[in-house]
Amino acid sequence: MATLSSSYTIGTLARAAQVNVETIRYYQRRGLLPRPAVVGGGYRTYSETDLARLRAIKRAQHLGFSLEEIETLLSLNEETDRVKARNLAQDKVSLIDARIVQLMEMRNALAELVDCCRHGDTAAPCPILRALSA
Amino acid sequence: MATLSSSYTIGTLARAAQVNVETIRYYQRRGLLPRPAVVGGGYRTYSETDLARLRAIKRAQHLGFSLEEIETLLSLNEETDRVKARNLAQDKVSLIDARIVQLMEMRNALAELVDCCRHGDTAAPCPILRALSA
DNA sequence: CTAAACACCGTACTCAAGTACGGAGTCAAC
DNA sequence: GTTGACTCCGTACTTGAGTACGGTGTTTAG
Repeated sequence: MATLSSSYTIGTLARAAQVNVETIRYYQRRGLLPRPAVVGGGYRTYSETDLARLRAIKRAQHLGFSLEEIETLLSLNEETDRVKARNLAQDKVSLIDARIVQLMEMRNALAELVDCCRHGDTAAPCPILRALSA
Repeated sequence: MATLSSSYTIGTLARAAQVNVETIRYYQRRGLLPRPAVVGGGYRTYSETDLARLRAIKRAQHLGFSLEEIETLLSLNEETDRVKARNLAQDKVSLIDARIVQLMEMRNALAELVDCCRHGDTAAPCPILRALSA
């Protein structure tokens, strides 16, 4: 019943999507997830559609998209907006590439200092600290 | 006179270090940069030492350290704290490595979708959007 | 029938590294 | 001798993605 029930409270939806209840409310405030109509005593009822959307958000996050970008992505039409989606994705790839290059530069500079510290003159002052202040 | 003067106001120091005045004040509030004594009419006077420290902070930032870590690093002794400095640097290298791996996973997944979108059946629904919602 | 668990909502707080604002005092140039 | 640029300081705002809190109403299990 957990994964195939068609109706959720916010709590069961949160557990099903592996997300915090507050996160769902936050997405609603952002307009990323609809606030379903209240039924009966003032509780909102969620559907499989809401669960699917939460999962799509998580997948997009794992691909590196921000919530704002995800809002755009999820508003696109699968049939007619292929180019838009592809452009968004391609831009993101470029951005990630740039970030990777930057991180690799950091990493290499730092690793060299560590090496230098490990194999250099043990009596000399720390090469890492010297590199910072020189 | 710009780079070799030994006395600065906060504004000239900021220009010399290529940093915003507010950033200097922020570092002072954080305790990362000392607040020099006021002289004369209530203005603080900065020295080459302050400029050197600002530059060290920027270098450390470029290597990926946070201000909190930089505070620790800059409190270390070049002679006696080699091992501590090296451990901090090595930990940072590992962290950067992990982040790079994560970004490469994103990048590859995303690039594959883009490729799929570019060379796949142009009549079919967008593979990127389908990947999100499926 | 009542106590625990849950839901509702608005508001405020978190982290990091700043940036911006506002009011008051000071210094230099014309 | 005043205008404009600069400094002082505390406080508040920014971004992104949530998390936490507080008060009130509801549902469910025993």
